[in-house]
Amino acid sequence: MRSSSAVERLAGRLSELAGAPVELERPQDPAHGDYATNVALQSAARHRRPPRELAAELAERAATLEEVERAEAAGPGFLNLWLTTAWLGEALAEIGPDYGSGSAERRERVQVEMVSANPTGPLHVAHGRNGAYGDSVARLLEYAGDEVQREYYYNDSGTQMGRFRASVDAVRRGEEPPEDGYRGAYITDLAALRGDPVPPMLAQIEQTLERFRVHFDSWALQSELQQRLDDYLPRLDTYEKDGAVWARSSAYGDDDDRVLIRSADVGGGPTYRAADVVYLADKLDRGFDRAIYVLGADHHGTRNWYASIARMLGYDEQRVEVLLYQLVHLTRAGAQTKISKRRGDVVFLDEFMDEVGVDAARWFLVSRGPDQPIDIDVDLAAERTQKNPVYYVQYAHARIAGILRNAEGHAIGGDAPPELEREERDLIKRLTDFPVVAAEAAERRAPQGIPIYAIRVADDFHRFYHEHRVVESETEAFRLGLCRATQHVIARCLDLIGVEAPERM
RNA sequence: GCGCCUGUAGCUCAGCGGACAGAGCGGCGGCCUUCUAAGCCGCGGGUCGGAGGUUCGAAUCCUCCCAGGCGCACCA
Repeated sequence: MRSSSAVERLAGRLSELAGAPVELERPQDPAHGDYATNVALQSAARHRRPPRELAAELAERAATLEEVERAEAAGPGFLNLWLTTAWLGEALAEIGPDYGSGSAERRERVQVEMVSANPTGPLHVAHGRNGAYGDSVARLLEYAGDEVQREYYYNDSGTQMGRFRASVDAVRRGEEPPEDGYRGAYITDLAALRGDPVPPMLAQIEQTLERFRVHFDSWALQSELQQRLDDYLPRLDTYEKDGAVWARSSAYGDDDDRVLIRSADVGGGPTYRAADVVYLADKLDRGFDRAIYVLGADHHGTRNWYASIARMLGYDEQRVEVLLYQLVHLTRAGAQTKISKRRGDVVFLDEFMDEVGVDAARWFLVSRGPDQPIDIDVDLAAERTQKNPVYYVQYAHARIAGILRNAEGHAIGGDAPPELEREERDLIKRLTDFPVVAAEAAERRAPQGIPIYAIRVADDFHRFYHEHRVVESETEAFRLGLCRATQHVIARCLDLIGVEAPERM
């Protein structure tokens, strides 16, 4: 059972009056009220009446609600509302640490598979984007009420892995890595160890991810999944051609048919696509309602592939969701640096964190929409550390922590005074937006909405702080409550994107 | 050639059906004997790539065109 926020309850009451679902929005222009709705515009056609007339009627009825101070029809047919300070006080009072959680319509068991880089080298910044994005989506879903498992999928037996091992072996023999192999300082480091270089490489990757605050619950291995292909072949639509076994995926929505088992003349054996089939079925059979894949845009071609095998295997394709994010382009001192693990000159995620810090790294990689490519001039990113908005938001949190320290032992959370200051009203209204912001970010898989909103909150708080004293003011208890509520919301925003909320700066 | 994504202020990007299009950075000018100046206030800046269409209403939806990125393996 989910609890509704004050804004939702208000919208519900207005919906009854209007006889249609009311969505409240926050107008940009303060002259348009605290909240506004366009129901009259929406339903005018259905009622075959002028929207302004409907809005005027609704305004009259809305004015009778006790929480509404004033209601008026405006513009082409908007309904503008001003709320009482008592209502704002109540809305503020319900803001706790978990404000806005549990918004999911129906709670699901969700698996988010992300990063999934094969252990041929250290993670680079593009993997960081995958992790920052995927993990933030996972956090948003958890906050909304879903049960989320984070999984990492990798291969330790494919062609690339062979080249990786051969490169390490070559260095161990004192030779150069093969032409198509991997090189760099990390290869030399691995060559100094004994045995298979894959486990230590994987351990290093996990360590990097933990530092990046992305924690995995489970790890899936391609070679294990491949072995179970025979169990699934009967459920698939396949045929033989040129000595290979093909999936008839084009009949299920993919652009082409795909090879599942190679022909003998190229060595035979299952392809990675064979593992895809087993893995997808395995995920859904493990009891997840939904399997989310987080992939770089260079893998967009696999979207139709996954959908087609879901269909072929008889699963509801809605349960499979592929999230794509555009690539990260790195520049150094203005010149484009091509990301390639096989060269030694790339910027690794660890280096990136060294240069800009974990908080700024996560903030930066998640604050652009996934469809937007990210350009990072690494030198500039390091320089700009002080200017990064993440510090602006963290500073607001630390400032509040300071105020609350100064007010230790004082009463927190008194009733709202009869007249609120403009900055107080603005801040409270901003805070009451949070449940909608968090819910939309989760539904749209769009975590970038969180940092943007957090900047707005910090904005409103800094302005309030600048204009009004908290400690030893006439409304101290109320203002302390306002500060604490703001701190809760900022801390939650930062947590949802994996950034720390410092007590001091 | 086909597919996916992008084109919004000098730069980096929000906004993705509503009332005059926003922020950060950069530029200029103010504000600290009071809870952290990593802060606040003010000034400038845009034919929302182009053309049609749908709608009471479009940066937002549809079509076409132009420009850029990324894909189109018996590699993962």
